Amino acid sequence: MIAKPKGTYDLYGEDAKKVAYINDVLAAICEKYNYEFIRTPVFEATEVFHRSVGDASDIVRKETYDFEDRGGRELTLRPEGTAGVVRSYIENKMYGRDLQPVKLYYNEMMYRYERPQQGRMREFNQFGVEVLGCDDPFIDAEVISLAYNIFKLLGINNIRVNINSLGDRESRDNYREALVKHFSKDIDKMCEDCQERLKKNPLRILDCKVDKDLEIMKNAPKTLDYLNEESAQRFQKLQEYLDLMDITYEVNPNIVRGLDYYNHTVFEIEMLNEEFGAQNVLSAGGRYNGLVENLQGPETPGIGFAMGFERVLLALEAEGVNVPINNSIDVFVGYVNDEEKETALYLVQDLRLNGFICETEYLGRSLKSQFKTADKLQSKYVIILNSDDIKNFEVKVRDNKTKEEENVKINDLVDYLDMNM
RNA sequence: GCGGAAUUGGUGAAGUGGUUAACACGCCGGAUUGUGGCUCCGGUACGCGUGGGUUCGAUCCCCACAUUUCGCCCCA
Repeated sequence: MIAKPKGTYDLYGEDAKKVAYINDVLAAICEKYNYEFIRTPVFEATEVFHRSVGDASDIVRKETYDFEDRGGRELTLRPEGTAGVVRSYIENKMYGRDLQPVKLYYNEMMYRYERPQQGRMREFNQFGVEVLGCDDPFIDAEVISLAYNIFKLLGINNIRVNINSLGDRESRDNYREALVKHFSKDIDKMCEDCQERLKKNPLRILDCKVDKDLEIMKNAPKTLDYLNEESAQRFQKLQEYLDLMDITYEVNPNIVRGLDYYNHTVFEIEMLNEEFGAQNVLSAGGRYNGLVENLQGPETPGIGFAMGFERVLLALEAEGVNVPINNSIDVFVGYVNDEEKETALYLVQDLRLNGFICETEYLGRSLKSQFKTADKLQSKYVIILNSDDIKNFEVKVRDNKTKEEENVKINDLVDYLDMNM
């Protein structure tokens, strides 16, 4: 048997219906916020992603699907949404539009070569938004509210919004320096990973799971203490705006995003269920002033977030949310002989074109089985075809709830069903 | 990339080094010769993840690999 590649999954059945529902919710809320749908290619020039994340960490080295096409081009399957969207923003000169800022959302499959575990796949579905061309914390608050309200709308309530500010480049560099200084003195008492992190990505030491209870960790410098005047004011403003919208959040100085391009606002929405597993961040994002320039565009501020479907599905499960899924049909058309079968074919087409969800028998089974099937489909009506009725241009319509049967002229059928539905 | 656990039919699963691999659900058919949902009866595993090995003989023992899963790392 040929199996699916490691870390991929087939979406079908109940989950497929849930995903369709989530898509509807996302599209609806984005419409209200007036964000515009954008789709970019599944693969981009490798440079797009490598440039955007910088050379930090293991990401570029071992977690992207890089390949060369037959023309010798270096390409990469998109591991995230932001870089491709920003590339498109630049290439299509969206910075020149008369309507600013540019507010975009995407909903695509992403690819990362990682060790799979629950809530983490190699091919996965991310939804995200990017706002380009606005530097006001006002928009930061809007973006966070959008992320927050998605979960509210979906009925996922057991969540926490964590926010933090990394400040501008100056603040960030000062902080980073202070952090390295602070940890350097006792780095040999810390875990191997942290010793490595000190060199590669010192901010990440803060969310180490091994050393989190060490004294040196608790009295580590806080990002917020290193914000310069301007950065601190922005962060203050952001909190005021969130308060105005009644969004509950927590200032968590340990929220540091992994990548260099983040500055000022960063945030995560995490699932609070104890049994949720290690991959509990449902949604994460931040401000990335400077990224557009990195990708050779004009100096443009940006902010965005992304949300993983796989985890949202798990969250819906954990929260016991009953996703509204319509599993019932309107009409089942049953028949036995060939003449009736032809009528059935005509009839279901007619009913479907008139807006009824309609099923019929495909496997030539007994009438008894067809009734069973109609029940399983939770059909509101069952039409039983009968040669004699057909000669009179009639069909027998049974209300599958009351079990009452009535003969109805075929020409009147649509009206009859409309009236009783 | 590192460590632990798991892998039996469409599903949930029991089980043993040796003839026909429990049980339940589901599915199909019949009792009910065109009216079901209850009941009863019958049917339903290219054979126990893949490949090797040990053995007279392995689904059950050993090894490797794959996949899943729980963590670590990383997290755009």
